[in-house]
Amino acid sequence: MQLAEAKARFIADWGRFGTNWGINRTMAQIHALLLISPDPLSADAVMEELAISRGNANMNLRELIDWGLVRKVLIPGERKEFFSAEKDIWRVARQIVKERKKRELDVMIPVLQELSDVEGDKKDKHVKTFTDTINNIRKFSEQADKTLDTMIKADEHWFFGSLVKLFAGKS
Amino acid sequence: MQLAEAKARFIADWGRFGTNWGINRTMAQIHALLLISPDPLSADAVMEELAISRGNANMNLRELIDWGLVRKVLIPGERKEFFSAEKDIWRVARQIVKERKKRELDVMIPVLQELSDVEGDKKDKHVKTFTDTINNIRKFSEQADKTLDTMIKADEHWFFGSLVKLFAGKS
DNA sequence: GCTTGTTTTCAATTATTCTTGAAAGTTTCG
DNA sequence: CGAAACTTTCAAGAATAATTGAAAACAAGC
Repeated sequence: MQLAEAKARFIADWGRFGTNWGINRTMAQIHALLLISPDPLSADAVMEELAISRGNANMNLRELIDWGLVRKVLIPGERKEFFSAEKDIWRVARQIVKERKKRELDVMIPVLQELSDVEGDKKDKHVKTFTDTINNIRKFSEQADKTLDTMIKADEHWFFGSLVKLFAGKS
Repeated sequence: MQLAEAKARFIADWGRFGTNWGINRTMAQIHALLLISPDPLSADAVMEELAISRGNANMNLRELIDWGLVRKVLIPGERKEFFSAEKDIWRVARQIVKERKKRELDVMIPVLQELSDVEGDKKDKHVKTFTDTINNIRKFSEQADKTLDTMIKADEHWFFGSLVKLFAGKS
């Protein structure tokens, strides 16, 4: 396969993959493009490669920066801004885990906490099933929270090793 | 908080949570409703509780069944079908991991395989960066594949324990 | 402080995804 | 078999999310 075709397929597939995980297609595609670009790209280059508008490029690049997956790079003598993606795939994964945890798990846990103390007769099976379910989800979430924290803190090559340490005391 | 309010909040939040992960709101809400219902519910009950149409209820219940999170239950003397969700949250998580792996990782790996051998000069930095990136993603995916397989096979209470065994040999 | 190049914003538009509801299909039972 | 109860399908419509493009804001250099 030629590079141009392979690039196009990778970008398309990565975009489709992203949409399955609640990430907008363009954001995932820009990420894909930057992952395979040896040098930083300008917003114009991104717009041209993906055939998207300036506003769209700008918005999704900013979002990628918010996620910690892309950073602005200044190139001496150039007035434009350039963008470059973190290439180390372990760091990319860790960063995504970190952000998702922050945006979702850390938000969900207090809510579950609150929901876990409904008023009412504990003998009522509706009350009982509700509180049991919420408490189980809460416990699960708290365990996941700890696990993910350790993963996030772990040094990239000790990523797996640290999981061992984490769980060694639990089983 | 009263049960009715807590139920409503849980359903709404679970729905919002689902949409962040590429799952449609209604499907997540039906799942939430069934998780906190002590007894199986009929399609009509689901329609009424969530104020959704028959078609919508039917479609999303089927989808939940496809995901292995809900099953049809026959109640003696009743002609209607009833639906019940798996309540054990560990099994729920494992089932979701299993399905997502099947639908996405198992599809992605062969694609990465194919993309990893582009024609062209390996000295060309565009070719090199492309193949390096694809290969790194591929290696990462294969590692994830193995890890998830072990998690999926693991008995619920040995879920974490088995992770220890898995990684013990790798670090 | 003006001009030019560049980035950001955001209301309007477009694309995508979800939902409805009625018709067709299926099952059960007298 | 035929009617009643229930489930499934799917085209049309509604809701949601993404994208555009032009105007505003900003920055650099003269």
